[in-house]
Amino acid sequence: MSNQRIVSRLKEISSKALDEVFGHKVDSSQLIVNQTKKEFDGNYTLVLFPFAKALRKGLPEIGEALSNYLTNLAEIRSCGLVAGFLNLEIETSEWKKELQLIAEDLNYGISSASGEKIMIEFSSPNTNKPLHLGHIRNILLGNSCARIHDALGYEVVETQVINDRGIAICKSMHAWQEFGNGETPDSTGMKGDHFVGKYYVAYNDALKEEYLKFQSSKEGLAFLDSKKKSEETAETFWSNYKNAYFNEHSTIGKATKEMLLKWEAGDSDTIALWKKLNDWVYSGFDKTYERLGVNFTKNYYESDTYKLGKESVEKYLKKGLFYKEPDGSVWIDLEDAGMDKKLVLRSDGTSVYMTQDIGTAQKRYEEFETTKMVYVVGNEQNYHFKVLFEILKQMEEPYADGLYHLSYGMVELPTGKMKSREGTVVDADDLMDEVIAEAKKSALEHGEIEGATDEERNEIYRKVGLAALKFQMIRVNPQKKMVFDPKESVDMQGTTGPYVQNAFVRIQSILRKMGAGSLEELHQEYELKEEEKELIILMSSYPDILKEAGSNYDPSLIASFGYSLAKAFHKFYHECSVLNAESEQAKNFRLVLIGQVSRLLEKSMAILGIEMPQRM
RNA sequence: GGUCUCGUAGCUCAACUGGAUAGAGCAGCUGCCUUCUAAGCAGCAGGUUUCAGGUUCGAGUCCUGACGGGAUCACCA
Repeated sequence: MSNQRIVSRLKEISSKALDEVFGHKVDSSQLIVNQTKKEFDGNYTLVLFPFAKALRKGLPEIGEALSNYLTNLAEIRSCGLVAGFLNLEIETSEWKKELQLIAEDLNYGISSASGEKIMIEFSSPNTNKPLHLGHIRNILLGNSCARIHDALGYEVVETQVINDRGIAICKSMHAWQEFGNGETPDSTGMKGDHFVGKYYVAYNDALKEEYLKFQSSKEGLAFLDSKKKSEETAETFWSNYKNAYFNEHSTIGKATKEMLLKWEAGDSDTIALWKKLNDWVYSGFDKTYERLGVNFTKNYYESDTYKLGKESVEKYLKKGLFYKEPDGSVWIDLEDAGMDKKLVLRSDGTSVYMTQDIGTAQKRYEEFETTKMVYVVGNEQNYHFKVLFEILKQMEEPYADGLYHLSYGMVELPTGKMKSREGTVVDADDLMDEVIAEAKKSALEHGEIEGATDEERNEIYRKVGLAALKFQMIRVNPQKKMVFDPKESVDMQGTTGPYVQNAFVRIQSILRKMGAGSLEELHQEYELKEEEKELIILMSSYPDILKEAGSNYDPSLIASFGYSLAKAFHKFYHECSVLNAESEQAKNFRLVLIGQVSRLLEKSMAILGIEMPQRM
């Protein structure tokens, strides 16, 4: 965590000091300045070890000479040398100046528009079932990255590819047709995506039943005898044979595949049925997205994009980038780039996933001219994207250098992975209901919201509950797999969203009573407390943190910032009274200070899609 | 098996990209509400950073190897 202005100033003067005292020229960017550890005096620390060798002098000698030089500067109050660390204490007036700069900058942390465009793809659900916990991580990461890049001056295009075609949705369609008796989301009062998901489950139950029946039938037993390897048990054979059964024996499977063929042929009844179910699903997704607070600039539908890319492959086949096998399939050899050979067109000339992704990337660039494209997709597809990006690079696409796979780890439960077969999938809507209900319970225990209307109360429960959920999801480094404990997600204490909100709410309570502080009177005589300096140090690191979060595509850094700032505030709150401050100067300073703290808490959490209540 | 990835307190996560005695939260124990919201603060306890080597002033972080988890290696999406 570093402070842009003060740290770069410290590096600059240290570099100058080294030059003037020792005639040693070092670029200021080479210097290491860290925040001083709590157990030592000082605010920032210059690391001296690298100079011992370069100057062929002892660390004490270097330290003392630099101390003498630096202490004479207006910004530095004192220097302390511990081993190879030179601890610098910054002059009070500098802290006030820093606070003033933050307060006066209406766009603090925000970069002006660069004209650069970035596209972020996230969520990208299948339409056969509702969204679950895994989607929530994806969506929150994608949305946060979009907000981060907004703040960094990019024009952001948010998009999702909706997987609306294929065998999966046909399963739901078939099941609804067979067992639905014409019922609808309206007639059952169900949310559309859950309604369609119900039929997907029903389909799989029916298939399973059929499979079990086959296994015990004469035909099935004879089949088992003829195919089973001697070392296999019947159980493992059937479990491995599942997919092949679906493709080769199942009557329900056959009907479903026929449905898919009809869909591909454009059969009007099938298309109508398909549209009906998908529309139900979209109305359900819309509600979930709205509740999560996310929007998309543009949706791509796989039914429109699944044929893209073929022409490109054929074009680059002629150019020799791809090659054709005798059976007619088309491949690319990436062995020089450390990867395998990869199929891009089947022998029957149809395209595969990779082909479609190539085409979709090109189409997006044609439509939006985004030079950066981020794909928020789970890490199980790391290799796929490595290959995709390499192909696009070899095709010399203009955006090839701006491709990024924001690969995130799977979400697991304390009991292990979520498995739909075992019914352990955590549904997105249910989870939101749960955290909001828990926020309500918690508010009834500790909340101070007397006098609020029912509507206001519900808004508070919603904000607090969703804050708990969102913070819990985002605070973990995206790259890592995470364990999500539903019990912890409804926790409102410690490293949580509500903890951060509580800091904000406490500030609002003070500001309601006392009004804002005066910037003009900020520079009156007043010696800052450590807790106050700490808040300013943290706030001054915000622009750098935003940039780092952007360049690393890592929103967890923002969550971490918000928590640190809230924690520092809670400590300040305990140590320093605003209402009963020891002097008018102290009171005014604190009012200005907490005004900025509250502003940054709100802004940083807004980037994560977390809203702040006025009371809780 | 090949490739990639991860391994930090009982649990969930940090560690400013190589800097000081590895930090938080939860769970456990102890204090603090007549005072700006106790969804808070302070404290106790909890660690050979999986293991073994190496690189250097300095390694949780970089390199090599082992062990252990996960992912991926389809003319599936």
